Amino acid sequence: MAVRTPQFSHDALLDAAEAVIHEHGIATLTLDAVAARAGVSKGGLMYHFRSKDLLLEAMVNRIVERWRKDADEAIDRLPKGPGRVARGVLSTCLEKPDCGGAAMRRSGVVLVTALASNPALIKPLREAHTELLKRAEKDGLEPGASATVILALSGLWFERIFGLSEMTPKRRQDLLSSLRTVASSVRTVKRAGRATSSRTRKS
Amino acid sequence: MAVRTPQFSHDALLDAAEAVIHEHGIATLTLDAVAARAGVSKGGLMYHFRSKDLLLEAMVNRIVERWRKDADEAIDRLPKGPGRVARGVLSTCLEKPDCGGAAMRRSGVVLVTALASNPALIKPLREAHTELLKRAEKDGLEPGASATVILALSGLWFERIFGLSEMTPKRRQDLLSSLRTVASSVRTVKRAGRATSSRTRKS
DNA sequence: CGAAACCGACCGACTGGTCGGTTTGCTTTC
DNA sequence: GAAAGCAAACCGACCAGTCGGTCGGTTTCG
Repeated sequence: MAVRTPQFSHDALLDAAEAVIHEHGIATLTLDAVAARAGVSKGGLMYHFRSKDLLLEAMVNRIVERWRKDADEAIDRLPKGPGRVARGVLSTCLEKPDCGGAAMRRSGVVLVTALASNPALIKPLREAHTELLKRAEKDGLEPGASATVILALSGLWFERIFGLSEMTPKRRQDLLSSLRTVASSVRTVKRAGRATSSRTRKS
Repeated sequence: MAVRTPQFSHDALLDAAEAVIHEHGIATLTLDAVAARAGVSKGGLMYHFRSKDLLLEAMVNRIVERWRKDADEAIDRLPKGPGRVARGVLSTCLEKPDCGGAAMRRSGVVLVTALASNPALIKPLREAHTELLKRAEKDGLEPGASATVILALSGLWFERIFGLSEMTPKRRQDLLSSLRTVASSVRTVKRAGRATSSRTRKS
């Protein structure tokens, strides 16, 4: 059937598109540029993606899917219990030494850039984000605590993407300890509509 | 000197540019579109902004400047004391009923969109953000606490811009109480490289 | 040989920027 | 006080280049 394995080409073309965006910005993302970068002709590119929009859509979907998978795995790796979601996301975004490394930043830049140029592409990201928030909500922490952690990490993610601030070891450490505190504010008894928190400190 | 009062002020033209971006996306931001929206000819537009890049730059600068001013005023309005910065930002971004209203979202969308299309425009935003973080750092809270609040609110800001999630009254309330807790974790004695926190609860 | 995979010249639409010209209203001159 | 002068403000047809997409053909594998 497949004369040349289409899947390989498919991914390679998306890689090329990401590279172009990452290196020169969305303004230079032309079909010619992607084709050249992938070492293929424009016709070859168009054979796999019938339009630029479809190319962008596939690129965004791939990034979101990878990101969602990473987060899920990090959460599943943790033992069950209150704050599991928050700590899982925390581990993917702040604890691993390489996290927020070149690859993550790159995909973030590409994603945001693509979204800005075509807002309709937001759908998969919205779904992933909503799902994560929903999962975090019933994770046994103080109401709002999981959301705080997730939002702060989202903020950090965007900060990296846009290059808004540097990440020094001290800053990372401070943030980490602050967020860990929040991520361990276990929900206790609810009284008069406001729960009180008991904070467990990790070693 | 000025013989004729400019019929089209810079502000009006920038408003038009923002409107075009907000309503139809950056892809449709052509000089012709801006001119038409402002009720001016292309030549008239070009007379005020000699290139599209300069137009975008002015637009971004104006947005960042307004945002910075809002934040500063909110902080200054608060009594001095630990956590003032965090609480000030909190009040601009989450407490006011209209905050995150149409105007804020609009400017955010425009800003992000413009930045994605021309990363060099990031500079003023980076400076404002860095300045805010620096100010927050020495605000008398636990290390990382101010940053957590600011990052979470940044995350919220981006969430709104991209339309990633709804803001229900309950969610707002939960977030608010969680962030207020963090914003009141006053720094106490530092021990063995890790400070302990004393949290004061507001009425 | 047949179909999938790929090629690249070409087209039409669009866009940023130019430029010669026109309008407008203040100032100067008589 | 009005005619002339002048420069800021504005106009819009036009140009040169770009880009998404097409299409008839060629190559490659099974």
